[in-house]
Amino acid sequence: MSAPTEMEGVAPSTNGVASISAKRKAVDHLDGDSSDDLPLQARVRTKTVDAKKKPKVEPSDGDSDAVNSRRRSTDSKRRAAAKRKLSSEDSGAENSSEDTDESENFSESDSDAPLAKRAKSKSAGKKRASNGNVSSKSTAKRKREEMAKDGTDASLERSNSSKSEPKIKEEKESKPAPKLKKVKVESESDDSAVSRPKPASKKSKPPLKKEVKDEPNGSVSGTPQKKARGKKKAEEDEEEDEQYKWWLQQQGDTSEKWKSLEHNGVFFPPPYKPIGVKMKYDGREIDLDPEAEEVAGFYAQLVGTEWVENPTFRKNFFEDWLAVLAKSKKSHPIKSLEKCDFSPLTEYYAKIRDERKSMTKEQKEASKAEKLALDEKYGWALIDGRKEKIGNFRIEPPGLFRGRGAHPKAGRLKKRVMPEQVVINIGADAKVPDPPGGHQWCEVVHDNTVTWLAYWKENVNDAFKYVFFAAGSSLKGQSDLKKFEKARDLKKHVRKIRNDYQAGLKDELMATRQRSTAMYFIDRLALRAGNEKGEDEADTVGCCSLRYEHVTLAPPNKVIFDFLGKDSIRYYNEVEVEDQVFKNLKIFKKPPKKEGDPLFDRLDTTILNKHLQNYMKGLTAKVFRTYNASHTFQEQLQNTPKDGSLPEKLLAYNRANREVAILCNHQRSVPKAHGNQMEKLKNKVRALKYERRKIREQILELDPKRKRKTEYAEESDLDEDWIEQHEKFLEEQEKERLAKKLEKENERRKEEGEELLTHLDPPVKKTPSLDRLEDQFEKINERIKAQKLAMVDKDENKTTALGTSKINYIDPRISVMWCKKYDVPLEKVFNKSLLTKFKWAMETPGDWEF
DNA sequence: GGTCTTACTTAGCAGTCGAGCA
DNA sequence: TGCTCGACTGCTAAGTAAGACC
Repeated sequence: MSAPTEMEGVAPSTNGVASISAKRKAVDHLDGDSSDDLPLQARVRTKTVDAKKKPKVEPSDGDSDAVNSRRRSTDSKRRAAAKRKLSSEDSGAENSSEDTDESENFSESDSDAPLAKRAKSKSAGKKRASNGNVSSKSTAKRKREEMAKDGTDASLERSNSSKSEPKIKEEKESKPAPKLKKVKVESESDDSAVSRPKPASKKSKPPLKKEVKDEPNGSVSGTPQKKARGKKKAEEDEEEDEQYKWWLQQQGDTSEKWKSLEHNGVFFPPPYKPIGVKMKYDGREIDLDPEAEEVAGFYAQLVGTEWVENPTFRKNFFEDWLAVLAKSKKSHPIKSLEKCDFSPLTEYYAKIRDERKSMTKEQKEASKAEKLALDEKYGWALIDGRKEKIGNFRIEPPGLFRGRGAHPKAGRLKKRVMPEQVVINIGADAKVPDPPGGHQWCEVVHDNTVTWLAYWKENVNDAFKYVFFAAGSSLKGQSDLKKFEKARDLKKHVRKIRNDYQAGLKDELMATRQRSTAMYFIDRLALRAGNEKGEDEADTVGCCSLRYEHVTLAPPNKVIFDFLGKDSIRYYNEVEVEDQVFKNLKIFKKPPKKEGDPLFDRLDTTILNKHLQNYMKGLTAKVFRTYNASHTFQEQLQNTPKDGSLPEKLLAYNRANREVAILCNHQRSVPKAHGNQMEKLKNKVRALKYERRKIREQILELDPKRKRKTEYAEESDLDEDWIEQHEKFLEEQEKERLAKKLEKENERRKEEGEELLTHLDPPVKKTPSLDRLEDQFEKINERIKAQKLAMVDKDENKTTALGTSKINYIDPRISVMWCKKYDVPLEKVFNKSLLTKFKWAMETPGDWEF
């Protein structure tokens, strides 16, 4: 921040951390303090560097892609080779090392061998799997996939034919008993009302189906009045549902997620309508068939963004587009992306966007009503007789895959999902939703051990996409409560775990030493577990998958972490660690290890989590993040000023939240307008100070003795130039005001036939009484203070995303407790969605502890 | 016991909405 | 009325981890 003077009146947070930026510069010690009860801050200070400084997407020079892909490929080969090599050289290297301190002599027990030595290479496993009939893919799933594939292809030909019989599959596989309970679906054309669930609760709800009428292509009809009534009804139902307090009920067997389930299926994006705009190739207009035109349109809409600067994106798009073009009936000359001119399409879509923006009020209302009607039809499900909100009922539309960071598949064509690829999960007694005309579902299952309502497989990463209930639903709420209770449970075990990993840092088994070191980082730096990743994913890591090059050692005991974590967000942190941790890292990095080799070659997330299960059922590396986030938050909230104003309390809350966000490395890009906005805020403060200066002058005129009092000291940061400029501005403003007043006055005079005025004199202001001036002085002081707090908050937040930790890691009961304790309305810290999501936490008493 | 699948949570960003202001 | 800006929402990518499968 360029204006420390503007901030000077603001008290630092009471833990002595003046500001995050200052804090980020600090490098703190991790060593010498193993107290369990200390807030994490006391032990960890991270120096988080703006991730954007290291581009998420690798430099767009022509070869970077190929280089990346080669690197990944060679990295992984190297890793495997290194693991093999290390396994053979291991003990020798360690024992012959110069660091012959007793803590470095490891036993060569079987459990202490590198993973590569214990496990036959992964590729061998893969080969085995792909070598014919021994694939480990579940038979049921494979069947579904085959069916989906058949269905999709067939559906294209069939799309106009009449509805065929639904595909019903009986689960004959050797899957363990009640996992998938499938029943025969009688007939899709059965138009009877949605079958009533056997209500688990006493309330009964109207069938979902009848609320909105179907129209072809999934569009919905209904008068605005009807829709409004529908909305009101939904609100009433919602209110009614709020009375269902699942958290007050005994939670028994949680493997059964529901008893009855009804819903209206999923909503498909409308089919592509050709736009008839021709792109150019080598200067000539090209006539594309609809499919090719649609894909060209996806790309055209991204022209001008960073995506099309990314060579991987361009390459992947072009390959997939050529494949689409190859199927086209129309011939085309397209051979090079460089010769393609998408600008006619880009302009067309820009026009469409503008048109959307400038819709009339009526058009906007119609569009809103349509959206509402869709929400009403597809956005709700009946679960055990209760109406609850569905999170995402829309099938993802086709487009170009926008993988984050240097994702090797960025730009690949995400194909249109057909009903034949979609598996529906619904109650056995419920009416199966109708698939769009001429289509059928891949499969209909009645699996009440899962919470998804539908899923499909996308073509780019072969990943499953699920339709789940919304965040505020009872199922998600129960899962949240369970998560936080598990984290609270960890409290009982954390001392032992810490003692154990502390002792394990010196263990003679290399595997134990690596596990202990990893635990040290997971616990203290809140690193993610770090699962293995495939070659066709972005090269990101977590704790267990850290590589040689991600950790730099700076003697005597500083460790510099620099790697790309989830979402390719850079994690940069300089920390001073205990001597033994430093020593261990030195050993883990010892030759023959080199760049590309795993730091922890005897550890993976499975081993780590298995170890954690010994302490507590269900304990995994992830739980530490939740535990430490919530624990840190609660500790930091102790810095709330008891007698502070509301803004001061909220600043303390946000600061605590920010500590957690920094701990978890939740970053965001600096908003484009941040600099401008800060400048505007600064000016506002200056203007207030100027006003205060004027009041002060009046006070001192009335009572010159006060000059000696500090609160009447001169404003030190209002320079003459600024004052001059500001006074000019005020003068102009006053002139304008008078001109307007004159105009108004003359209008009135004209109407009443009075003589018109040529000018108005500024009103003569009486000097207020001393009491009144003092009052004004006090008020303006408060405004300045509040404005400054807002500035500090804003600036400290520019690269830190507070939302993620608030939504996912911080036990909401801490916030509820804090609000009660400090008499702060909960609405000040939780928005509407959070109030809904965390309604289970609302009755937390003011003396509750995490 | 290793690999792979499945089900779920966690994550950042872009678009939308609405309040406040000129 | 139009503009700005922050808050919120929806979207979908990217993680974790249990357990199915061979």
